[in-house]
Amino acid sequence: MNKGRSFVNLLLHECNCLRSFKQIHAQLITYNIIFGDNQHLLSKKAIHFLKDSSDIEYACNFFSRIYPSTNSSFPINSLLASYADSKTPQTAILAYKFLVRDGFSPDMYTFPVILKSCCKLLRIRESKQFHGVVIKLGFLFDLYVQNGLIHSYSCCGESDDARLLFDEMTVKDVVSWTSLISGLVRAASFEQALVVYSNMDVEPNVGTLVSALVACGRTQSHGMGKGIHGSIFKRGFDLGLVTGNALIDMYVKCMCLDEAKKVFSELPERDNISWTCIISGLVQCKHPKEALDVFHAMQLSGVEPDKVTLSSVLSACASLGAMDYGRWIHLYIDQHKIEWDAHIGTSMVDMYAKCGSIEMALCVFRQMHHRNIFSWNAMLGGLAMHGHGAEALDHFGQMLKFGIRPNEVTFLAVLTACCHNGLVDEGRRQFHHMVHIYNISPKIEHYGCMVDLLCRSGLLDEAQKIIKSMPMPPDVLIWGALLSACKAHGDVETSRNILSHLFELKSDDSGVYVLLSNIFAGSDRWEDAEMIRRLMKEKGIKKFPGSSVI
DNA sequence: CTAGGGTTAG
Repeated sequence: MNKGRSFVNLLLHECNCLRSFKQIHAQLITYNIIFGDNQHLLSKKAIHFLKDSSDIEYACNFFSRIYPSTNSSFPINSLLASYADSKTPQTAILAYKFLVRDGFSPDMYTFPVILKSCCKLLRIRESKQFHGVVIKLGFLFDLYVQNGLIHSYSCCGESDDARLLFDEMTVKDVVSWTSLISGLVRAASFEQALVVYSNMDVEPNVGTLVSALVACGRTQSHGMGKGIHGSIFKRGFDLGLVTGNALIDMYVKCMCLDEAKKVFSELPERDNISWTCIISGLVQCKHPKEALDVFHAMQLSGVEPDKVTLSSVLSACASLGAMDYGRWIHLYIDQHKIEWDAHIGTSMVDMYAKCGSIEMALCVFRQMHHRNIFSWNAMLGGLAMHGHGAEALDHFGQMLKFGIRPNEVTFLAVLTACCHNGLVDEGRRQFHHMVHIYNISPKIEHYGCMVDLLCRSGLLDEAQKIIKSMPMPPDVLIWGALLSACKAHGDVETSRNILSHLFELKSDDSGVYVLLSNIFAGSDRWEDAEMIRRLMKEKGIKKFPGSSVI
């Protein structure tokens, strides 16, 4: 017996691949060697070779076999934890179901890892099911289980259920608070996350503060973000990469580039995320030229850009119309074997389209393996922008065939395509579809497209009808479109009406006046010009900006 | 043995 045991142990120690593991396992079964004696090492090896989830049935069979003799949940919980941490967390849930079917009794250690998988996958249905199982088996009292449930509910957007559980807890620790806050952040309920953060009655830790910083960034809560920055120092937390990057991103999203740069310069070390935050911040703040400069500095520093960095750089190229630079990034991605995902493909399509090469945009788009709604929107927008109305509508049809549900951005591109090509009937039809089939309430840009489309076709009455139906006050672009159409049709009375509407606009945007001046430019409409001058005086606007709207 | 943290696209 002892001899057999040490021999098996020796074998297991030598075992270095799944194949040899399976051979040993088969021998143990064949010679009826009792698993119990080799239990620990055997299950450790099993997890090591089976955690990549390619052979889930074998893994479940293996563990179901050894489970009755050990009567311990430990090996199975460890396996499930490896699955939950893997790239395919759904295997944890699948394995759980196999194992329970074959006799496994889950315990209080099982549910936190299973709930982690639900969180990662945003599986609200399963979260609720496991909540039920937890209650039935009597594990709801456990703090780890409660925290897991709170996190999965809040991640999945069920903040009411998360709150309910949270409020009923008699003992809350910092993980309970952080689970709720980070879950709300993940579900994009940033305001709620900040409210919870403000109500904390235990000391936050770095994890809490990082989640709160994300919420500050997304709500542009600069003051609160600054406060958290202060408390990181007050509490003596190190400015590590994660906290540093979270701070940089918070400042960037609050449009405080100088403060972001200051944190960046104070970081003891910088990774590609630190650099990417600064670069994407510069792009967001409309400083694309500087973004390219920083990208250059990043390369000199020796930090490798990843697909997120390159995506932001492409976006900078798009705003600059820098196609040569964009092409160079394209080459870089291929040479460095950077993975083409929907994200980077979309940025590439957008870059080529905005730089004027609709052919390259189409070429990249056709080669993309993963396309999502953003990819289609970029392609449709590019086609519409370049006046390829028919092709845009054709792509829209393809998109629907692929079963992708259009959103408001899609319809903006579709309506723009109709507008640029004078497709009145099609435009009306699509507008109707948007509202009545896809339940999208039109934004002011959609109304603007429709008004523009109708005006360009001389359908002034219908355009005015649309304007009257708008739930929001029309903006200067809409009045401007109608005004130009009236001018073209010599409809003086309506023009006067529109001008009086423009008086009422509370816009401080001097673009309004540039637009008006463009409309009246070249015509002898001194009265109107006088009116505009009065309008400007009333609003305290001194002069036209030096740039054209075109 | 179990729970919570950062970046990107229209």
